[in-house]
Amino acid sequence: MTTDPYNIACTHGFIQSSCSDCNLKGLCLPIAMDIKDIDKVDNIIKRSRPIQAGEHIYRTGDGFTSIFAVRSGSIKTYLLDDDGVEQVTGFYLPGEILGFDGIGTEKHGCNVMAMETSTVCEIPFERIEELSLQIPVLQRHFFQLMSQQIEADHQMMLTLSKKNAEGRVATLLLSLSRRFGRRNLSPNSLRLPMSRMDIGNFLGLTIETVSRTFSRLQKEGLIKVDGREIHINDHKQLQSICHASK
Amino acid sequence: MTTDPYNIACTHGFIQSSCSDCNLKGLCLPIAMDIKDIDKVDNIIKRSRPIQAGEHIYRTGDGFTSIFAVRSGSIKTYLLDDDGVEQVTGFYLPGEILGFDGIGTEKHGCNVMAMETSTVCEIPFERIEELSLQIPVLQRHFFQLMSQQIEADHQMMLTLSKKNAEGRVATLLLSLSRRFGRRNLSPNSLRLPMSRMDIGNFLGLTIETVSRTFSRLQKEGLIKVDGREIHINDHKQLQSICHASK
DNA sequence: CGCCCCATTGAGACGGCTCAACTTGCGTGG
DNA sequence: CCACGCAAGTTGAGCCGTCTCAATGGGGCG
Repeated sequence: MTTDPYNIACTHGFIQSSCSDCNLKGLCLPIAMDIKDIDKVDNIIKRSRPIQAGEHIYRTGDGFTSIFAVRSGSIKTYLLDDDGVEQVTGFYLPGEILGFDGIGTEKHGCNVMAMETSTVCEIPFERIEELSLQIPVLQRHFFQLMSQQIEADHQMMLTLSKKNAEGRVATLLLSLSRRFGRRNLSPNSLRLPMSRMDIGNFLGLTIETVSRTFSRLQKEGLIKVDGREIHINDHKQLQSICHASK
Repeated sequence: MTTDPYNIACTHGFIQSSCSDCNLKGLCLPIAMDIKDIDKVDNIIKRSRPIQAGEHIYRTGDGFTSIFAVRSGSIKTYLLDDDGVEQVTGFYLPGEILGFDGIGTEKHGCNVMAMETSTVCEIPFERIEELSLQIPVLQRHFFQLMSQQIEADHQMMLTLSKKNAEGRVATLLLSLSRRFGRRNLSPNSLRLPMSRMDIGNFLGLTIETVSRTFSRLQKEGLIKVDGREIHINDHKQLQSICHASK
């Protein structure tokens, strides 16, 4: 994709022309990978034009060909069941990788939508499989990424099954805080990329309950809420109400 | 492990000495795999002595070395959070593969316990990684297995987040029914391998609610319950109450 | 300005939880 | 052989947290 104008014309600050220049490579590529292998990966990656808020990257049933790394913005994945009920299954921030659904069936198993203007790196999976045969550390890396997804999903099952509204909201806030921190952003001041609707859907709560919970946490002084701007005043206490208790 | 007596002395009907003789190979190995490759896999697999009900195969924090295929019996996986609260994250039946947690961290991320006397095939993961470099169809297979695990976990998130007690129980029953059917057992008459406690824990319900729900489904004629013996009278109606609705 | 969407807050309803009593099946020991 | 204890499951009564429904507030945009 060296002819892709977005690789050359850097229309905004986030666009990078190669993985080795990308400040997110520590998040989405193996640390131990040497430069010429990074270049091999780099050569198969397609960098997208910006995706607008509300636009889909793929939908359930689309043929599976690629996985995606978030370069900028934020992405949600969600299921739609037969009755049209939506379940948000994950939020993805820059440096995080999504799209591991659908390898088994060759069809994607969920919908992927940008929550704000975003850019992604498209990584054709067949090419990754070929490369993985030559670069053991890359094969290992993708096994690890999928394993981490599985562990995160299991934690989410615990959250949905055993925690009350406060615990669920606090767990999400701390997860976002940690992931912001990993990108060298403040872990205490963050702007939620998702609506109350998406938060509630993800956490198995109504928007009213999410809103009331934010208000209560604010009244207790643990956080400061201003729309989507959240300031975390007391990480420890937030941690302590993450425990399971319905 | 050709010196393992359990490979030779077949103490009960389920023990098989090789993958190519195993009637579950259609479930845990790729269909398209040729015989000499199956033998290569076969050579790295360690077949265990029977594991008793309540015995652990591994626990959270144990070093990750292997994944496991269930050969007979039934297995549950569960998380323990800091307060000792348990979350059952999955039930595994013969032909199913578990243990994909912990590849990322090199430490297992959950606990694995036999729910009844069981046997498993231990598959050293580093050997699988080596073999996968030589046998592309095997690499693909393990990506597929992990992808399927992720999709199943996302369905579970929908179940926990959006369904009421009836929907959760019905969803579990139909999942078990389908998996029994895949092994050429009756999809209508099944013996639950797990206690009401485990069912409730998995589904985010108390045992009382599980019990009441079974009773209600029986009263409505959809199923017949006798302890752990379940007969499904009406698959279609059971399907129709699986929809999301809290 | 007026419209719409998102978020907040309140009042009442309801599903599942808690607590408690009782049943059943099973193994143990007298 | 029966008595007993124990674990697992069932059923009932009342409570509580979250949902539902409804009204209100605020910000962005034509």
